[in-house]
Amino acid sequence: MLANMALQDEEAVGMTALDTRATTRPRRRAADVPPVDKVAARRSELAAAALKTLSELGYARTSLREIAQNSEFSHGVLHYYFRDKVDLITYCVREYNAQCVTRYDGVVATAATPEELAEGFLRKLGETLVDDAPLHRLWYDLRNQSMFEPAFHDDVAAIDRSLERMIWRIVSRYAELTGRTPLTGPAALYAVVDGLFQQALLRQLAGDPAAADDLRTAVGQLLPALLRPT
Amino acid sequence: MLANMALQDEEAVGMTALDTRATTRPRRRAADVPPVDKVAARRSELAAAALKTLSELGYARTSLREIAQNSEFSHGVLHYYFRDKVDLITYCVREYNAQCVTRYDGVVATAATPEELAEGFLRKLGETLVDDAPLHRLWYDLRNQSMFEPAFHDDVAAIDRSLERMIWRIVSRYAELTGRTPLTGPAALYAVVDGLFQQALLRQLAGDPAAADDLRTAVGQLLPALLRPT
DNA sequence: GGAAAGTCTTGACACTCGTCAAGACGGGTG
DNA sequence: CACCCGTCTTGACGAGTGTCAAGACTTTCC
Repeated sequence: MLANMALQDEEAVGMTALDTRATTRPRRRAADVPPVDKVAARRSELAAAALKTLSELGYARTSLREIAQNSEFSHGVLHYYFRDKVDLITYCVREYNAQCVTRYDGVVATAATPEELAEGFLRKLGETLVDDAPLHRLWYDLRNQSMFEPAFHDDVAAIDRSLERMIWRIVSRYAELTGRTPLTGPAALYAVVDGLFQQALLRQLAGDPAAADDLRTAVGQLLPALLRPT
Repeated sequence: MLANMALQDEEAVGMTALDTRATTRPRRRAADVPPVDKVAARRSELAAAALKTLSELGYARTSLREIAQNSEFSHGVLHYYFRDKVDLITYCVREYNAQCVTRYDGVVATAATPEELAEGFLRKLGETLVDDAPLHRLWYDLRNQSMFEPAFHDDVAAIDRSLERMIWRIVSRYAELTGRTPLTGPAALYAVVDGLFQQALLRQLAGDPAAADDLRTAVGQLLPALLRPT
């Protein structure tokens, strides 16, 4: 069994809480495979299948059996690696976050002029709008679920804050490069950019081929307006 | 039966398509009750129960039986007045829209100075954030569903456009009163305000008592920045 | 080798879902 | 009165849901 490794209260299998399991050394003597455990790998694998299914069908229409069918396992295994549906989706949301928040870090680090930063940011913004559209609509779906389902709230709020910081890093660096300061705080700035992105996503998924271009134009136009006039 | 009144193709009951039924005169000779029909009233009544249920539970967790339980009828009657679940929810979305788009019209019409307009707009914005929070989260939920379910797309897009026009009326009038012009088009303006409102809604529903105040502050701060500098 | 532990499948459970058909009820009209 | 028609309830159907237990298969350990 997996359950008796670390948790005594949890009645079920290896849980999310023991993501920090790397501390308890596995008793395998040598290290033919990385000791980070196959469990984490399986869980990641199943979470990937879940993310794929969720981003295609949306939260309301996604069932555990459908997720399992998008993996190479049967539906029972999901309850071996996750306590229940909420636990699985929470895990998915965390994985989504990890792949998201570093998207613009390269641009922020390398840009030497405000124009270069803006151009790099807009390019990546438009790219992810068309390339990762299903994933983004899933994020908005799950964030909305958190307004109804308190079980999701904490994880969703944490991710939203990390996205807020991501936007803040971009805009405050942009302001720095222009020698000015942002007009508002991180929350409002994020809300503005997120609103523009969400509207562009709606149009993108409706088949509007100009969605990405218009998003770039709008954000590019608004970016200077979000700085305090000198 | 209700079906044979106007539609021959529709296999079921009195449908949404015959909202314009007032043209075909009912064969009741006199007019003891308004000829606008009890049917439309019932449908409105059921839609109200559906809106209440949806705004409490969200799309994913709302069933027809639960809706019926929030009305004074049994679950079967829903299929007497609506073809199916999609038809019912579509009808609900339209009713929501009707009550929404006129919210700021009074302020826009009466305000004589930009400060008066801004102050009236921000007041009503904050009011509806706290008073109609469940309804607003439902709107965002359904708009997200339209990214997965094509059946919802057309109605949702139409409402989003009407909200866009609503915001445009406010901001363009605000610009007019200040003798300036909006920095961007209606779509981007709406996206910005909507993003701020959505973020405030998340905080409001999470119990943050400062959500409305912060929303008013942020929008009030951004409103002048969204006009072209003279 | 055999025993134990870990992993995965299968099949069932107790529900809930949307939909629909059969019929009950009630108020007008012949 | 009986009849009809619009309205509404009841109960069922098949399909799909999350969850879990029993066991089969695989790997690891002594």
